[in-house]
Amino acid sequence: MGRGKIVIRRIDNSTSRQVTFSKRRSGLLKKAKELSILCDAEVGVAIFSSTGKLYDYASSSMKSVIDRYNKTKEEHNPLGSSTSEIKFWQREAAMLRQQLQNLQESHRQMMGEELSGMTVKDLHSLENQLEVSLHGVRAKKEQLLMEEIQELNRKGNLIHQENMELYKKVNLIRQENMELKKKVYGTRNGSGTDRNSVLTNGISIEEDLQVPVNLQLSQPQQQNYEATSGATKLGRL
Amino acid sequence: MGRGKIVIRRIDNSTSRQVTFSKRRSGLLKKAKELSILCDAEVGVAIFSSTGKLYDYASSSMKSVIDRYNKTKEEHNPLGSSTSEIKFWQREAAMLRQQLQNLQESHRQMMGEELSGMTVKDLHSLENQLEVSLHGVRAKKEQLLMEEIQELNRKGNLIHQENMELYKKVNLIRQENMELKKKVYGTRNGSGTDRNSVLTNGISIEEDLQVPVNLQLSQPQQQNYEATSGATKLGRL
DNA sequence: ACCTATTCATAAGT
DNA sequence: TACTTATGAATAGGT
Repeated sequence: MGRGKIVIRRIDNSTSRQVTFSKRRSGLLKKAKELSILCDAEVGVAIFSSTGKLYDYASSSMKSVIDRYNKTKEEHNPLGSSTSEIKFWQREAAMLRQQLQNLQESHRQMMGEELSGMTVKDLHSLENQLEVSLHGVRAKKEQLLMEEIQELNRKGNLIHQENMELYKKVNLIRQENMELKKKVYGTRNGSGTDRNSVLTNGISIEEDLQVPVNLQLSQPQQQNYEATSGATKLGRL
Repeated sequence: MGRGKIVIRRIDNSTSRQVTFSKRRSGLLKKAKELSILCDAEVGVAIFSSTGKLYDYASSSMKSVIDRYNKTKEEHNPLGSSTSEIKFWQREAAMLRQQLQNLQESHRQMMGEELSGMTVKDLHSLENQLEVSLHGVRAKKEQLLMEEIQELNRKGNLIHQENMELYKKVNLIRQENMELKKKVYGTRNGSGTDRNSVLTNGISIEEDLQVPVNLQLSQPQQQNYEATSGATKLGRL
């Protein structure tokens, strides 16, 4: 009941899992409340999110529901509570241990270990699974690399633009400089110090300014992980 | 969501209250189950009908849900059952659950799911691992297939040899038969019955004995999983 | 239990 | 997180 049909299966994407959790949680609690009111039933609901947060609803009170639940259940087996508690946790641990072992076995198989005892058919489906996984992983990796490349290209473009600006400024200053020189030397006004170096903060920009700005930017296609080196510096600036 | 809108208020009519209870109860339990699966949450629901009957659902177990609820709600546990033994098993279970979660995560990654959040480096080593696994699995599968083929060939050879023996025997009998015929018909000794059919247990082996034994045996290479059919039978024997 | 018209819940997108 | 909207689900009322 949404924009599309969904399969009831753990939602992989963490964000949408969270969103769905929030929506369905409130839906469930609402329905629980409606049921209790419409049908005069005592209802209790407890939900723990995957992060451990508790959400609950009880038509009367949770304590009442739990007590009634225990009373109803233990009418059938009169177990000493402390003993049953220990037994519960022991069973819990055993079950978890079993799950762990099962998972470990299949994990080892996916790691290509412990393949003896498997039939050709098992091996074949495992092979298929591995191929699917491999494709998925490669796709994801490529996607990440692409993103990285695009980011670098973006930065490269910024630097290129900056360089162009600087180049323009340098040219302007150089021209200004030429004008001044003409005035100074053209009128033979020898004031002693070299005015040029003062104007340019002690750095001569006369040389190397013909170096062209040739920052090359690659399309997001292949291995230009670094902006083409060496083009970033502009003459001596 | 029905033929008409209804107000959320106790349904007076006992029958329709019961019907609605039945419908909405199963709806609620279904939704609870879906929530737990979709969002990886621990969910517990307990419903007491107005007649006192209990209906419940828990993604893990009701006991687990109730315990967790109590633990979360009231850190001041009024239970005298905080025995060290219980705590030991609780810790044990918690540890196992943690291990299980860790393993589940890496297992999901190996299945090509839940790849978001992984770095390129992680993805790369995962890719390598999958490739190694794939090779291992393929090698194992091929090995099994080879063994199967060899076994089939062994059996084929046995059958072939058996056939050869039978062929020789048949030829001997045939020769013996010829000799007898010569004696019988050559001396015109008409003893009434056909001696031939008696000697061969009522079956004539005169016909079709020229059919060559041509069981073909393949080297352990390809698809001769069955001994070449039709050559196994030798005439009518 | 089954059948629909109808309302509701919600998946996906913003 | 909250809102919107198209769509699938739940279900009220009836048989």
